[in-house]
Amino acid sequence: MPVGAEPLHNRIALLRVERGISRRDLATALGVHYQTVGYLERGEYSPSLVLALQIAEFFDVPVEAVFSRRPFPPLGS
Amino acid sequence: MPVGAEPLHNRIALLRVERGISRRDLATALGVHYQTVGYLERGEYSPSLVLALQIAEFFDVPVEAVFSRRPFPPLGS
DNA sequence: ACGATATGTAGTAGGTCTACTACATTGATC
DNA sequence: GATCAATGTAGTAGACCTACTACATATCGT
Repeated sequence: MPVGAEPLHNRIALLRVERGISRRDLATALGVHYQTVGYLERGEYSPSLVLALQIAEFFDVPVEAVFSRRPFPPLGS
Repeated sequence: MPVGAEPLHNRIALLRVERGISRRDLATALGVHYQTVGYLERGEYSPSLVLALQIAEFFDVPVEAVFSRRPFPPLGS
Protein backbone atom coordinates (compact mmCIF):
# COMPACT_ATOMS: atom_id res chain seq x y z
CA MET A 1 0.00 0.00 0.00
CA PRO A 2 1.36 3.43 -0.88
CA VAL A 3 2.53 5.19 2.24
CA GLY A 4 1.07 8.64 1.96
CA ALA A 5 -1.93 7.67 -0.13
CA GLU A 6 -5.45 6.71 0.82
CA PRO A 7 -6.06 3.05 -0.03
CA LEU A 8 -7.88 1.98 -3.14
CA HIS A 9 -10.89 -0.27 -2.67
CA ASN A 10 -11.72 -3.07 -5.04
CA ARG A 11 -14.29 -5.78 -5.63
CA ILE A 12 -12.05 -8.33 -7.29
CA ALA A 13 -12.66 -11.06 -4.72
CA LEU A 14 -16.40 -10.45 -4.84
CA LEU A 15 -16.59 -10.62 -8.62
CA ARG A 16 -14.27 -13.59 -8.75
CA VAL A 17 -16.20 -15.65 -6.17
CA GLU A 18 -19.41 -14.65 -7.91
CA ARG A 19 -18.02 -16.29 -11.04
CA GLY A 20 -16.90 -19.27 -9.01
CA ILE A 21 -13.31 -19.20 -10.17
CA SER A 22 -10.07 -19.47 -8.21
CA ARG A 23 -7.32 -16.91 -8.00
CA ARG A 24 -5.12 -19.12 -10.09
CA ASP A 25 -7.76 -19.29 -12.82
CA LEU A 26 -8.24 -15.54 -12.77
CA ALA A 27 -4.50 -14.96 -12.83
CA THR A 28 -4.12 -17.28 -15.79
CA ALA A 29 -6.92 -15.52 -17.65
CA LEU A 30 -5.30 -12.16 -16.97
CA GLY A 31 -1.81 -13.34 -17.78
CA VAL A 32 -0.37 -12.39 -14.39
CA HIS A 33 1.13 -14.30 -11.51
CA TYR A 34 -1.43 -15.86 -9.18
CA GLN A 35 0.12 -14.14 -6.19
CA THR A 36 -0.48 -10.81 -7.86
CA VAL A 37 -4.22 -11.44 -7.71
CA GLY A 38 -3.88 -12.20 -4.00
CA TYR A 39 -2.02 -8.97 -3.40
CA LEU A 40 -4.68 -7.01 -5.24
CA GLU A 41 -7.60 -8.66 -3.43
CA ARG A 42 -6.00 -7.98 -0.07
CA GLY A 43 -5.41 -4.38 -1.11
CA GLU A 44 -1.68 -4.63 -0.56
CA TYR A 45 -1.23 -2.47 -3.59
CA SER A 46 -3.12 -1.03 -6.55
CA PRO A 47 -2.76 -2.55 -10.00
CA SER A 48 -1.37 -0.74 -12.98
CA LEU A 49 -3.97 0.89 -15.22
CA VAL A 50 -3.39 -1.71 -17.91
CA LEU A 51 -4.05 -4.54 -15.48
CA ALA A 52 -7.11 -2.74 -14.10
CA LEU A 53 -8.49 -2.41 -17.63
CA GLN A 54 -7.91 -6.10 -18.24
CA ILE A 55 -9.67 -7.03 -15.02
CA ALA A 56 -12.68 -4.83 -15.78
CA GLU A 57 -12.80 -6.26 -19.29
CA PHE A 58 -12.62 -9.80 -17.96
CA PHE A 59 -15.56 -9.23 -15.63
CA ASP A 60 -17.34 -7.21 -18.31
CA VAL A 61 -17.91 -4.21 -16.07
CA PRO A 62 -16.56 -0.64 -16.09
CA VAL A 63 -13.36 0.06 -14.21
CA GLU A 64 -15.27 2.12 -11.67
CA ALA A 65 -17.33 -0.96 -10.78
CA VAL A 66 -14.20 -2.81 -9.72
CA PHE A 67 -11.99 -0.06 -8.30
CA SER A 68 -12.91 2.99 -6.31
CA ARG A 69 -11.17 5.52 -4.13
CA ARG A 70 -14.19 5.46 -1.84
CA PRO A 71 -15.36 2.29 -0.06
CA PHE A 72 -17.96 0.14 -1.78
CA PRO A 73 -21.34 -0.32 -0.08
CA PRO A 74 -21.32 -3.59 1.93
CA LEU A 75 -24.13 -5.43 0.16
CA GLY A 76 -27.08 -5.00 -2.15
CA SER A 77 -25.91 -2.29 -4.49
CA MET B 1 6.62 2.51 -22.53
CA PRO B 2 6.71 -1.10 -21.38
CA VAL B 3 8.89 -3.14 -23.69
CA GLY B 4 6.81 -6.23 -24.35
CA ALA B 5 3.45 -4.55 -23.95
CA GLU B 6 1.14 -2.96 -26.46
CA PRO B 7 0.89 0.79 -25.83
CA LEU B 8 -2.03 2.34 -24.01
CA HIS B 9 -3.91 5.05 -25.86
CA ASN B 10 -5.35 8.08 -24.12
CA ARG B 11 -7.32 11.22 -24.80
CA ILE B 12 -5.84 13.41 -22.12
CA ALA B 13 -4.55 16.06 -24.50
CA LEU B 14 -7.86 16.13 -26.35
CA LEU B 15 -9.93 16.53 -23.21
CA ARG B 16 -7.54 19.06 -21.78
CA VAL B 17 -7.46 21.27 -24.87
CA GLU B 18 -11.23 20.96 -25.07
CA ARG B 19 -11.35 22.49 -21.60
CA GLY B 20 -8.85 25.12 -22.65
CA ILE B 21 -6.40 24.50 -19.83
CA SER B 22 -2.65 24.07 -19.87
CA ARG B 23 -0.68 21.06 -18.73
CA ARG B 24 0.48 22.98 -15.72
CA ASP B 25 -3.10 23.75 -14.73
CA LEU B 26 -4.15 20.15 -15.16
CA ALA B 27 -1.15 18.92 -13.22
CA THR B 28 -1.94 21.30 -10.39
CA ALA B 29 -5.55 20.15 -10.32
CA LEU B 30 -4.45 16.53 -10.20
CA GLY B 31 -1.74 17.12 -7.65
CA VAL B 32 1.04 15.76 -9.85
CA HIS B 33 4.12 17.22 -11.48
CA TYR B 34 3.47 19.08 -14.72
CA GLN B 35 6.00 16.94 -16.53
CA THR B 36 4.03 13.87 -15.56
CA VAL B 37 1.09 15.13 -17.60
CA GLY B 38 3.42 15.60 -20.53
CA TYR B 39 4.73 12.07 -20.25
CA LEU B 40 1.19 10.71 -20.14
CA GLU B 41 -0.04 12.75 -23.12
CA ARG B 42 2.92 11.61 -25.20
CA GLY B 43 2.25 8.02 -24.16
CA GLU B 44 5.71 7.59 -22.69
CA TYR B 45 4.13 5.54 -19.95
CA SER B 46 0.78 4.62 -18.47
CA PRO B 47 -0.44 6.25 -15.27
CA SER B 48 -1.14 4.38 -12.07
CA LEU B 49 -4.74 3.36 -11.60
CA VAL B 50 -5.20 5.95 -8.88
CA LEU B 51 -4.00 8.71 -11.16
CA ALA B 52 -6.18 7.41 -14.00
CA LEU B 53 -9.20 7.51 -11.71
CA GLN B 54 -8.37 11.07 -10.71
CA ILE B 55 -8.03 12.12 -14.34
CA ALA B 56 -11.34 10.53 -15.32
CA GLU B 57 -12.99 12.15 -12.32
CA PHE B 58 -11.52 15.52 -13.19
CA PHE B 59 -12.90 15.36 -16.73
CA ASP B 60 -16.12 13.82 -15.43
CA VAL B 61 -15.98 10.84 -17.80
CA PRO B 62 -15.50 7.11 -17.25
CA VAL B 63 -11.97 5.75 -17.25
CA GLU B 64 -12.63 3.94 -20.51
CA ALA B 65 -13.37 7.27 -22.18
CA VAL B 66 -9.86 8.51 -21.39
CA PHE B 67 -7.76 5.35 -21.60
CA SER B 68 -8.04 2.39 -23.92
CA ARG B 69 -5.91 -0.51 -25.03
CA ARG B 70 -7.27 -0.04 -28.53
CA PRO B 71 -6.80 3.19 -30.52
CA PHE B 72 -9.50 5.84 -30.28
CA PRO B 73 -11.38 6.76 -33.46
CA PRO B 74 -9.75 9.83 -35.04
CA LEU B 75 -12.69 12.26 -34.84
CA GLY B 76 -16.44 12.42 -34.37
CA SER B 77 -17.10 9.68 -31.85
C1' DA C 1 -3.95 -40.38 7.25
C1' DC C 2 -3.12 -38.70 2.74
C1' DG C 3 -3.26 -35.80 -1.32
C1' DA C 4 -5.05 -31.96 -3.83
C1' DT C 5 -6.76 -27.32 -3.93
C1' DA C 6 -7.04 -22.64 -2.22
C1' DT C 7 -5.18 -19.12 0.24
C1' DG C 8 -1.75 -16.39 3.15
C1' DT C 9 3.07 -14.85 4.30
C1' DA C 10 7.98 -13.79 3.44
C1' DG C 11 11.64 -12.63 0.67
C1' DT C 12 14.39 -11.10 -3.60
C1' DA C 13 14.81 -8.95 -8.07
C1' DG C 14 13.75 -5.95 -11.90
C1' DG C 15 10.94 -2.79 -14.48
C1' DT C 16 7.68 1.13 -14.24
C1' DC C 17 5.90 5.44 -12.52
C1' DT C 18 6.44 9.97 -10.47
C1' DA C 19 9.08 14.00 -8.75
C1' DC C 20 12.25 17.13 -9.70
C1' DT C 21 15.78 20.13 -11.99
C1' DA C 22 17.66 22.13 -15.94
C1' DC C 23 17.79 23.51 -20.58
C1' DA C 24 15.97 23.83 -25.54
C1' DT C 25 12.29 25.05 -28.72
C1' DT C 26 8.26 27.29 -30.52
C1' DG C 27 4.83 30.93 -30.92
C1' DA C 28 2.68 35.13 -29.38
C1' DT C 29 3.13 39.72 -27.85
C1' DC C 30 5.28 43.95 -26.91
C1' DG D 1 14.85 41.81 -30.57
C1' DA D 2 13.26 40.66 -25.87
C1' DT D 3 10.08 38.42 -23.00
C1' DC D 4 6.72 35.22 -21.62
C1' DA D 5 3.89 30.95 -21.83
C1' DA D 6 3.58 26.32 -23.37
C1' DT D 7 5.77 22.32 -24.59
C1' DG D 8 9.63 18.92 -25.44
C1' DT D 9 14.00 16.52 -24.00
C1' DA D 10 17.47 14.68 -20.75
C1' DG D 11 18.94 13.13 -16.55
C1' DT D 12 18.79 11.39 -11.51
C1' DA D 13 16.44 9.39 -7.63
C1' DG D 14 13.00 6.89 -5.03
C1' DA D 15 8.62 4.53 -4.49
C1' DC D 16 5.65 1.18 -6.35
C1' DC D 17 4.15 -2.93 -9.08
C1' DT D 18 4.82 -7.59 -10.74
C1' DA D 19 7.24 -12.09 -11.12
C1' DC D 20 8.87 -15.68 -8.85
C1' DT D 21 10.15 -19.18 -5.28
C1' DA D 22 9.33 -21.31 -1.06
C1' DC D 23 6.81 -22.53 2.84
C1' DA D 24 2.65 -22.45 6.04
C1' DT D 25 -2.25 -23.14 6.92
C1' DA D 26 -6.83 -24.73 6.07
C1' DT D 27 -10.40 -27.38 3.85
C1' DC D 28 -12.21 -30.95 1.23
C1' DG D 29 -12.58 -35.62 -0.52
C1' DT D 30 -10.73 -40.23 -0.58
